[in-house]
Amino acid sequence: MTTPEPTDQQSEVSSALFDELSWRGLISTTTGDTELKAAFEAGPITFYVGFDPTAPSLHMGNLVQLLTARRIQGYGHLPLGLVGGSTGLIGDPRMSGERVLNSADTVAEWVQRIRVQVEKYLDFTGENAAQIVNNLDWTAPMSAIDFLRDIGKYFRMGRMLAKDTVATRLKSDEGLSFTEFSYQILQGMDYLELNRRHGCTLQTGGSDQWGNLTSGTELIRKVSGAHVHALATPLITKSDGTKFGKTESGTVWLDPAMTSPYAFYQFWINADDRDVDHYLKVFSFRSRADIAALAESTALRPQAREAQRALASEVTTLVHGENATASVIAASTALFGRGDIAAVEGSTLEAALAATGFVEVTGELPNVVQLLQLTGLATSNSDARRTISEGGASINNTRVNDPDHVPLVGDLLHGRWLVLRRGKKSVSGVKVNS
RNA sequence: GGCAGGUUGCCCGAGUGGCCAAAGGGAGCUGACUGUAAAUCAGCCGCGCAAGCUACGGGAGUUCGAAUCUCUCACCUGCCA
Repeated sequence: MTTPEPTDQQSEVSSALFDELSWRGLISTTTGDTELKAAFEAGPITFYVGFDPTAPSLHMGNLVQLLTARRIQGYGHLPLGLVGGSTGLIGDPRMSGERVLNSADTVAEWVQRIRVQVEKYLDFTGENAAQIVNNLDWTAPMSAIDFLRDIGKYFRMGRMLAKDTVATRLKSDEGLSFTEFSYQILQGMDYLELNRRHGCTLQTGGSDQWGNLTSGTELIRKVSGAHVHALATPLITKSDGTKFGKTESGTVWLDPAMTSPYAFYQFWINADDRDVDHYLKVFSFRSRADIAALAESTALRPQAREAQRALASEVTTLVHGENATASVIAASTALFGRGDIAAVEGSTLEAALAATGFVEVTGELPNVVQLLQLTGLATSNSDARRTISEGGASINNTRVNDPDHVPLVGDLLHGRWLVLRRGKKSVSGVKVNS
């Protein structure tokens, strides 16, 4: 007895959506490309993507998922945005070690904040309007006995222990708590529940979630015999080998209170030439032709950095809106333009420094060392002096070599501003009130 | 419960009485070169203007002097029960 080969017709199924996701580099693994293509083409399907409240805001990795969901919705499919009110209380096991549990209140607050963020990226109008669901709704009412009898019985220890993260953690010094070990069951249960309630037949997520994605497809198959799908997107990588979505100051968040739109824009504008084409595919909605043209520009005129500008502008607009983007671009031009900083208009300068952050000073002007500390550009006196001796400090784009230097009233731009800089990229303002 | 080993700066990791603010690597910072890119090269990389101060899991000792020796507490790992 042989496994039936897919018929010619099946293997020839083509799907514009699948092709686009594939071209954008958004497909790492699926439960079956042919089956997924067929599902995409057979008519609108309901799919889900989940976000656990493990922080007060979503980040770049989550943005990939949100935009992927948006793309799929763009082809007529119906997205369910899941916020993990219950899974966030447990925490999925990470390679790096056991998580510290957050309080129920904290998680509840984060659920709210993340829900609002998720809502921004999906379309809640029309035939295939998105919906938001919270897994706490079906997990909280369930008793431990029901959980163990109705769900737990379908999970085999061998399979559970074989999951990559679980296996790694078991071998680690730290081990793995039963709490985190159980996570995969919870996520599997979510898929089952959404399949029952909403007819959901696809779950998307990052490739690091693959084990959790398949735990759902397997559970559904065992319970109902239905074949549902899972799609994992690859981890976004950087050419220099460092982690994507981080800067020196930490994670880049979507919440403007946690990562300012200015810092967000700067994150993208600084993208490596080697990565920018990939980022455009993943994070922008530009056409193939547009992206090809930008790639050509990077190849021919790298110093113009057109691709980086297009990328930064589009993604910042997507996340923070047009107004914020316009002011952030103006600020960047003012601070990084080749022109004389003194020639920058007062209102533009003020907006630019509002974007980078500034401190207010009243009375006598402090010296450079103190200013560097006040603005947070230096962490200590020693650090500030070191920076100055290395030639890294400047006021109004003029290098300062004397740590005791005190700016004169005449140095103030528009009568009240100083532009303090450490190195090339760290800028902060000083507003002097007389 | 017993025995053995371990806990060093942001991370990894050397150091077993003074030459240790602590090798080396990574990360990070600054400069040069540039395009707010990458690569490369150079310098820096606890606090303090400095004298000096604080630091090698916590505490208590020995010593002129301790990251290094002793005791004790905590935690981690391995073997035995």
